[in-house]
Amino acid sequence: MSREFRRAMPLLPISMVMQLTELTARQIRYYEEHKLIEPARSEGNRRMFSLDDVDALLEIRELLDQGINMAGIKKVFDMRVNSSHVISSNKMAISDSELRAILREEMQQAQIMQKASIRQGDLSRFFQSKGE
Amino acid sequence: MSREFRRAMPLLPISMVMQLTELTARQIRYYEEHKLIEPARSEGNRRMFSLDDVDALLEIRELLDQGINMAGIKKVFDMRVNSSHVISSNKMAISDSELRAILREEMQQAQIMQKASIRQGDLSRFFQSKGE
DNA sequence: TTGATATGTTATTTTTCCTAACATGTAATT
DNA sequence: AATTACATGTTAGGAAAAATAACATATCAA
Repeated sequence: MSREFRRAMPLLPISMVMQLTELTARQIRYYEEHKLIEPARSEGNRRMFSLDDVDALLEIRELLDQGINMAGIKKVFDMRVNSSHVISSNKMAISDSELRAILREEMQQAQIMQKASIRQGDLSRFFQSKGE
Repeated sequence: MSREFRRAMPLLPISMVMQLTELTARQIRYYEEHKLIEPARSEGNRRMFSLDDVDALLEIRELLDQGINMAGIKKVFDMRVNSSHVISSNKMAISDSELRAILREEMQQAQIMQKASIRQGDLSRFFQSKGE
């Protein structure tokens, strides 16, 4: 399990994200509304943000500063997401086993993240021991 | 502006700490009452925990498991604190903008999380640990 | 048995966060 | 100049989370 996963763990309430990013709650929710971020939700429906989310928000701020609008920022983000895996697999630059490893990890993460913000549970499921 | 700062940043609400440590709110407050941890407070008086706090809580759990009581654990912690000298900077107030600068800088490094074992009660798996 | 310790439970109040609706400043368009 | 779209502010009302405090209880040692 990778550090990307850990950065994706939803830990922070909106109040903290507001302080860290200097954005208002209104802004943060608005960006979510436009699918620029998708923070997890607690059982009680509260947004829980990951460090990745904070990262994205800081970048949104920058891009807005540069005069780019919601749609533009979304495009930028989408391009980035697509460029990491699609390009390399298109070119068959990675082996089958590598590809399967990526998929397996992604599925694992998705599964775990579903529960991470929501339930009390076995923390050891979230992490692996040293041999990473 | 170092890792010590990051790990001492109060970011997490008690609900998240409960999940991460598998402790009840009652337990966490009890340990605070006995000065084993001193989480920060929000403007509205809510406890905000740092990764250092979570670390400490995981260790408290272990020590309790070993039959050590509050006083004993306090002693263990105090001894540790006394043996490292730069601790007082934990209480140093830093401004929001400084905090943001730190965060931004770290985000760009994209290496916040690092490997470690959970069994040691060490949350350095989330962040770069001191020894790196 | 008594007493201390750690934790559970419950009641009450305060704080935080949610959604939704309406308002506003600014820049672009007509 | 008027209109429109966009990003954000503001407010209201309600729900969830968390605070304190008090009382309850299981376990263990004396």
